[in-house]
This record gives sequence, structure tokens and C-alpha cells, in this order.
Amino acid sequence: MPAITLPDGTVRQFDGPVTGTEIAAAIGPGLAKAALAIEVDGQLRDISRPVEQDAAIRFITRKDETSLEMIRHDAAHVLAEAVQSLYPGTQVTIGPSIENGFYYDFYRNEPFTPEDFPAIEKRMREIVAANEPFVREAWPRDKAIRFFEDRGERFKAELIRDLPADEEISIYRQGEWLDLCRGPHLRGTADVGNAFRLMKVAGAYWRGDHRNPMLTRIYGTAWRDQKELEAHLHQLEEAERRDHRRIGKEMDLFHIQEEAVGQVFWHAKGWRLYTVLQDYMRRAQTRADYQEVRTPQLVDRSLWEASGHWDKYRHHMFVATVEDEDKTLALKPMNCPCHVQIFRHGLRSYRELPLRMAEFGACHRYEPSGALHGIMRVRGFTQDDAHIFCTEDQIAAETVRFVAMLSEVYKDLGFEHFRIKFADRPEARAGSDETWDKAEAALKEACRTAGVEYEYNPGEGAFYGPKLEFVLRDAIGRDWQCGTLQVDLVLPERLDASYIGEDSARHRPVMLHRAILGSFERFIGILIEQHAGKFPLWLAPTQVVVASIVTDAEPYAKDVVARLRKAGLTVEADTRNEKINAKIREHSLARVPVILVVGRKEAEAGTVAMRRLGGVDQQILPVAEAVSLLAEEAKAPDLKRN
RNA sequence: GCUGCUGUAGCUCAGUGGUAGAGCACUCCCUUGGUAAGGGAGAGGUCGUGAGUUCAAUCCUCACCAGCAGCACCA
Repeated sequence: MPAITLPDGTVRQFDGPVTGTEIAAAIGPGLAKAALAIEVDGQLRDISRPVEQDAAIRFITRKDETSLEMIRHDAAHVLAEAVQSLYPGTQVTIGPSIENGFYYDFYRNEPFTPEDFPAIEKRMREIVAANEPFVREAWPRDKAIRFFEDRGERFKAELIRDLPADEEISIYRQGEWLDLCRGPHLRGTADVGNAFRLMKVAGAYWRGDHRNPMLTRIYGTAWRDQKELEAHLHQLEEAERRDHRRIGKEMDLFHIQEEAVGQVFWHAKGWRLYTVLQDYMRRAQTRADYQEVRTPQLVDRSLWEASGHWDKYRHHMFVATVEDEDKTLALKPMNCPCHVQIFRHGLRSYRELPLRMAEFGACHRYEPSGALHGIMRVRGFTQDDAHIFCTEDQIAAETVRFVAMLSEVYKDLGFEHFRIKFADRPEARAGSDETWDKAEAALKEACRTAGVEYEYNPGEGAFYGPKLEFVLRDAIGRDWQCGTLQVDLVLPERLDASYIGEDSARHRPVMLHRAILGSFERFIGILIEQHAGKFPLWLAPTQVVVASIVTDAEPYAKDVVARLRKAGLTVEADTRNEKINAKIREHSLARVPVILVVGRKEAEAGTVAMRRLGGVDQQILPVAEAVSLLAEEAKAPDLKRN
């Protein structure tokens, strides 16, 4: 006699086990039609499954976000059926829902190509139109294994074998086709709807392990209706439009070429952006009481052995030898061991702690070729790196200070929202469990003190310590992990860093590794995509162009340029033999924020006609006024505050 | 690194078993034009690299390099 509690608090009694479908029908025909699935005591289930005991329930309709995930999961099943019916002999593996869609991994000798998509999609739409109900069956383990093995589905059989012994093996049928699946599912294939599209194919390792066979993965996107699908496709176009590689080329910011794979040739305009950002960061860290240092690029192998990096990352380091000397050196892949050397140089007192040591550290890592991506993932990069040597007692206060500094920087750079993840011990790690207990506890305590809220990111810590990851949200809703704060009790030990305490004895400092931007290369890539190349004035590679209308105004245009330059602005004169329309068009396409147009009138009156990027109107100003206005606007945000 | 795809002028791309084309950009000439393309002429490429097949390869085959997407990686 289950008593079913509805979300509004009303309770309904039923005589015996009752399915979600029946409950919905008892409430009303509208709901019976709309209900796709049911949540029983917070657990999502098939609507066709009976509820046997008292429970609080909630129906999932198409309006719920939850339905999206189910639509995608079901779409993956529909895809798998379509593929197996069109390409016999293809083995199925897994097919989950993911952000924005779904995928299914198949094993097939010949990989799929996008040319196969129209046929597969057509078959999928037929399956959706047939509206086969999803029927759940519980099978004995042996039967399930035998069934899939008999069909030559060795991956599925392996999955079942690896399921925990006490787990029920559930099979979902849709018409003739069936799949091992935990569920839950929608009512039938028609609930998937038609707002889906196959997107791309890619290789993927079986179980994500590069030692396993490569499967062929088909990605799709699926939504509740056509409008959502179109919005998503539009978002993809938007991301492509903002691609930093494309904009970097268009705006002449940088390039990369074969002779220096994974390393950036910064052109004048890109380098201006870089230096403006670096100057800003230098001021920020000076305000926050950091001391800036500089350490060598090439460091003897012995230091990397001592730090533990040689062991773990040797194959990702650039190694150099000298013919006349029997030495092996490595281009530094990170700065911490070098910073410890400065810390160790001479006796340190507890009075010097916390000691905040910063470096715009140029690092090199031999990243796998497939990981490289524009200037976002490179082999030569510069970190806004710093190490804070402090006592355990100081971790909390330093965390508070760091989060404050980082928040200000992100805000100044135009990112209002960020979130924090707490990454704890990875499987492969240095240091004892006690050390990790201590480090994790200290960092959690620091977060509590700082009033910092975080999500967990289990097993993703650095090999020497737990870390906080700071994740930005950009203008089109994408997340970028940039900042980090890592507690390290291991490296000071390994490299024997110590200070003299109040008690005249030697003590181990704690090292906090921290970065805000991460690397300049990657962060500038993010900035480019955030602004779609239309930078705020202080960051713009070319801030102003003075465009003359007639030859007579040329000397005046050059004079205006000189005055703007004197005020510290980056300015170009455009006195080419072109019509003003063409000049406006070109500089607008080049994303120059301000165009000052000068003709005979302006030359005589000592004025400029100012036009903003994206605007259509103009503003006539005396030169002096334009110069002071733009100079003020072009100040970095921290300088405006003073 | 793995799987798939791609590599032709500075950029975006077309094209063919008989050593190549467009638009934009560039140079020069005409034009002095008032807020998103004025007109004309010209120059520019050993078709990613190397080997093979062929009378003949930018095109076919193989290897390598690089790029793109995804996976794996990211101290």
C-alpha cells in the first residue's frame, strides 16, 4: 500500500505497487502525456518501473533540465542501433551523454567518416519515428555475458564481467535492438525528438587508456527542441569566430612556424599586449609584497633529480649537452627548484616569512604533439609564477591574501566570475600519506578561513601537493582554468630548504606555488577570445589611428599622432592615398578602438573627429581634449584607481 | 604519442597525370575624396619535404614534417 508524496506535499495512496505512468495518469491526463521519467526519493528512474514502497516522487517533463541528459543518453542508444543496423559487425561499447550532447564508441576495422552521417542520421530518425518503447529487463550475469559473447560483442562482455558482483545487470530493449545499460531511459525512442545532429568522428581509447585498442567515436549534439539546437550551433560558430589563432593572424599579433613548433613568434602588436599585461602583473605583485627574481633557463640534471622531476617528467623535458663537458642540463620546465635555490642561499630567519618570490618564468616543456593548440598550449611559455615560503600557521592568511589579489586581477582583466576547485592527492604522488593529510587539511582550513567556497576535483592534485584551481568563465560561457594555489610540503624537504625559527632551531618552510594567469601565452589567447579581438583601450595593440582625408591635412595628422604618442598612446597615422571610407573600413576590420579623422576643417580648427569601434556617430573635439580623454581612458585599471 | 582529416601566392580558397588560377593584400599610375571597399596597370608560387611508379607527378604510392578535430597528457 505505497503512499506517494508529490512535490506539493499531497499524499496519494495506492493499493499496491504502482508505476510512474499510473501515478501520472491518476493525477491528470496532461501530466500523463508530459511525464518522461520519475524521480523516486531523489533517484531518477524509468517511468514504467513500479514504485513498491512509500516514496516522495517528482515527474520529469521536457521542461526539466534533467530531461536533456536523458534525451542525450537515449540519442546515444538510437545512434548505436542505427549504426549496427547499417554496418553489421560493428561492436558497441559505451555511449554516455556529455555536455551539449552525446557520443558512442564503436569498434570497427574501418573508421567512420562524416560522409556516413547522412545515412546514420536518416536511420536514427526512422528509429525515433517508430517510437519503440525502452523496455528494461534484469538478466542473470552469466546469461548476459554469454549473450554478448555469442554476438561477438567482446567489449560489452568485458564490461559486464567487470561490474561489481552485487550489481543488477539491466538490459534495455528498443524494438529488436538491445544494450547493456544502467538506465534510466525515457518512455520510448520518440521522446528523443529530432533536435539532434551528428557532429564529428574521432578516435578514442577503449576505457580511456592509451594501451587499449582505439575505437571510433561518433559525437552528436541533442536538444529538447529545434530552437535549442540552433542556439547551440550558433554558439559553436561564435567560438570559431573568436578563435585566437584566426584573430591572432588577422590582427598580426603572433605566429608559429615549423622551425619552432609550440613556440610563439610575438609580432610587435602582440608583444605590446604581452608587455602591457606583464607590466600590470608586475605592479599587482609589487603591491602584494612579492619580490621579483630571475633564474637560469638551463639547469643541471642533478637539480631535477633532487626535486623529483627528472624521475617523473624526464621525457617531457628538453635536455641539452655540451660536447666538451660531461654534463647534462635541462631547460627548466618550471621555476620552483630554482626559487628554492635562492631561498637556500644564506640563512633564512623566521622573520623573513612569509617570503613571496615571483618570477615571470620562461619555461619549456616537451608537450605531446597532439596537445599543442595555438598559443594556448605551447612548448615554450612564461608563467606568472611565485612561491611563498611560509610556516604552516601562515598558510591560511596567505590563501586569503592570494584569493584577494587574484580576484582583483581577474576583475581588472574583465572576468567577473570565477569558481574554485579543490584538487586532492593523485594516485602517483610524492610524499607520505601523513604529509598529504597535513597538506590537505591545511588547505581546507585555509579555505574555511578565507571564506572560500569550492567544489571537489578528486585525484587531480599536483604530484607534490593538493591545489586550488581557479576557473574563469568567459563572455560566451566557456570555462578556463587559469589560477592555481598549491600547498607543497615535499619540495622543501627534498631540496633541503630551512629557516631559523624563534627557538634558534632549523625548521622546514612550507612552499605555496601560485599563479594567477597561468601562462602569458595561454592567458592572452583567452583574452583574445574573451574580447573577440576588440580589446578595451588599455590592452588594444593599436589604440588609435589618425586618418587624414586630404593630402593638405597630412602634416596636421602627423602632429596629432605626435601629441598622442607623447601622452603614451600607441598610435598610427594613416595618410595613404585612399578615400576615408576605405580607411574607416580597414581600421574597423582591424579592430582599432578609436579612429580620429582629420580633414581640412579639423586642421584649421585644431580639432579631431573621433569615431569609436562599432559606433556610427562621431564626436568633434579639440585635440588637447581628445588627447587627455584618451590618455586617461587608456590607463590600466589599477592606475585609474590611484 | 594515438586515430582520422588537411597541406597550392602574404591571407582565404579553386584546379589538373603534360611544371597553375581567383578574390583580398602588395607595388606603381590616375584620382584629393568627409565616416565600412574610387579606377587602372603590375609583380608574386621549385603546389609541405624526401623517395617511388610513369615518357611525364602539384595530382598516383610510401615515408617523414607540420596543422586541424578528438582521445591520452598537462609538474
